[in-house]
Amino acid sequence: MGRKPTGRPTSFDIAYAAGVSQPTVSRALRGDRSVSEKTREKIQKIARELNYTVDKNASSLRSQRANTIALLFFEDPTPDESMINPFFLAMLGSITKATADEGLDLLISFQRMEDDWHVQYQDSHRADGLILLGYGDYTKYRERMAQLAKQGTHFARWGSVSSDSSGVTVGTDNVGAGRLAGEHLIAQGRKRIAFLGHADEHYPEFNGRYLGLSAAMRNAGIEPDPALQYDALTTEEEGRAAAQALLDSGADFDAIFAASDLIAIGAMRALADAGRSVPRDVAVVGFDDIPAASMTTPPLTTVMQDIRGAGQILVETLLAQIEGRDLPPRKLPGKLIVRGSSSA
Amino acid sequence: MGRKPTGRPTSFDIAYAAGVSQPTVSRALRGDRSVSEKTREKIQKIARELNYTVDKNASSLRSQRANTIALLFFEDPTPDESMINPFFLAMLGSITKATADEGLDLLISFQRMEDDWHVQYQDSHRADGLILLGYGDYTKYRERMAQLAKQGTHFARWGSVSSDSSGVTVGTDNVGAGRLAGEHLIAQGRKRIAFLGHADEHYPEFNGRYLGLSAAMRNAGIEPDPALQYDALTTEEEGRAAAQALLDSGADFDAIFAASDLIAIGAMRALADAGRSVPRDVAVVGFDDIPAASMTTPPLTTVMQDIRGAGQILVETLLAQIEGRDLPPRKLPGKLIVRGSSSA
DNA sequence: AAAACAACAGTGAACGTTCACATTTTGAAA
DNA sequence: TTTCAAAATGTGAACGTTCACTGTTGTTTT
Repeated sequence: MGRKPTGRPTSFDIAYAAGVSQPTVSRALRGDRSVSEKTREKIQKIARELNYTVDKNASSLRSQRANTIALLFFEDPTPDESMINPFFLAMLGSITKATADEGLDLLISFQRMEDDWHVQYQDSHRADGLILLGYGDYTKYRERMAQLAKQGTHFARWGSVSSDSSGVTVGTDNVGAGRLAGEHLIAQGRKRIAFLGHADEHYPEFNGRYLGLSAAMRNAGIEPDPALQYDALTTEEEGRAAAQALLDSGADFDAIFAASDLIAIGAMRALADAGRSVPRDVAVVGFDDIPAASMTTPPLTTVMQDIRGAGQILVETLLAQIEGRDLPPRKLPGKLIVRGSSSA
Repeated sequence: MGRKPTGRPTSFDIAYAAGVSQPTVSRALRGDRSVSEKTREKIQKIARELNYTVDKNASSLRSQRANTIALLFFEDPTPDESMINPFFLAMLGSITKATADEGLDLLISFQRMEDDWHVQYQDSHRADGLILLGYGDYTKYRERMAQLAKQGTHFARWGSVSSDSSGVTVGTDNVGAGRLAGEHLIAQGRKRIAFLGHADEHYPEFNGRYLGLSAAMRNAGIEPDPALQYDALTTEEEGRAAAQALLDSGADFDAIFAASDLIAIGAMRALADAGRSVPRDVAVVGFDDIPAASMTTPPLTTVMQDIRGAGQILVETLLAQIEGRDLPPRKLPGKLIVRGSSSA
């Protein structure tokens, strides 16, 4: 009698059909232990028959838990909306999987640094927490991070793991990974190794990779030459320009370690244009292992980041934080993938 | 006096501070015309000061409108979660932009065909509508589509635009695009053009491209040779295998039109391994213009789909449908991008 | 000056859950 | 039986909006 004849069924309809009270339906479907096995089964059966689904909005409103995470990409230099950093796209896949495994929904959004992103999501209860992905000038982020943390926003960030940043960060062990690349090149007999990518503290990830390379070189008794380092952001174009500058300088070099695969691919192009053979004249190692890395000629040797692990740990970390138990920052090891660009 | 001293502010807090009733706050912030300019400004100012944001869950619950769209990827053969079809990833970027422009949130999810995806999103009021992206065997989708449409779910699909499918579909004009590729190859003097990719009606997009190629050939007085068509799904591996099979058959051919760039890239690899020069011995044209297409050696000639337009039109179409006014299916033109793989 | 009408703001309820608490039922111990 | 705690269910309210009305102004019309 109390049932509405039209529209989606609500928990009241299920309750009526099952002959129980409405909150019991809610309890049963949530798996609350205080509902007897028998009635739970009856309720579940009826719910299935009537095609009932819990209304997400009502549920979130009452419980103050959206069971949703927002993934915010932001790149400082965004030339084209559709040209997203391929590495982050791979991360997207892994984060999606991780959230799905936890029964969470995933909202995604691309942001410019200037936007009031924090307001849009957590403040409006759209999401319980944020995952931040972004390259770019780190100093710009820091203030925002601190602000977010103070405001009580839950977030986890992918990037350089250092103690000075607020909030929890998950990232690759860039120094260790850089060392891997350096050791590999040295093992190939290379001694004059150039580094393409920003190496200052504004870009701590790249900086870490540079430090790792330098450490490996010193360890082998080679003093890194600062003249062989050229700035580049992670685009093919900048990689090409940096390599061109390196070539134009007339400096002597027999290897390039690029801070990212896109830079490496651009550099290989410049090398080819200049008639330098890869890997005979110049060995090239990249970073990220994006899909295109295996498709270049020769295929690019690179350091693979643990993307699958990254997504999982980011979600884990964020979830822990939401539930009030903070996990420590985590560093993931890189893995060297040797292909044709660095060895014969 | 009625204010809670703690927690996020609600519209009641704003109302109290502004000396108006709570619904007036709601109206003012929504831009309802029946609020005077003066009070609207006062309310907006106070809201800004108190850092107030409308609670998305309460809003959606009451208005029965989530202002959210769910983007569902699903690929039939999903070898690895992180290996998403690059073309769809590009689409993701454009759809994200389009939804953001409309003030909508975007939920994303990867699905297997078997899942009850429709239930998860629209039924639970998480999203107002769905956008479906997926290659794979079309026949499997059809039943689901029909079911969705009957059930009143709003959705727009990217794919082959044909009259027999239920729901609104947006897609590239595959026949026209295939003709472009064919005409280009013929203009290069090629006569024995192979097609790599499924060409039957289970894969209507690929089929359209094949039909376009055939039409262009016949138009030039060349009869297409069915022996030069080899099945392949859109992966590098299948492309390689198909090209290998073609080579092994001993058939005479001087060009390949691949149904996707991934297939083309795999085919180029097989050609290189077999010592055939591209483009001298065999001209290759792909489809999609994924980022890797410009990074191969030689760079791949391909047909670019209008990704930016696609995202916008998908969102537009879906939105129209949600608002009750159905838009017709749309076909977008492809654009030939000539690179080194097809001309000297 | 009365009537009519906008323009604006207020009132009460409703959206469909989950929560805290009260109440009933159950089964075993006394 | 009676007693009592544990298990199971019911009750009423609350989450923070938006909706449909009702009421109050101030402005125009005749």
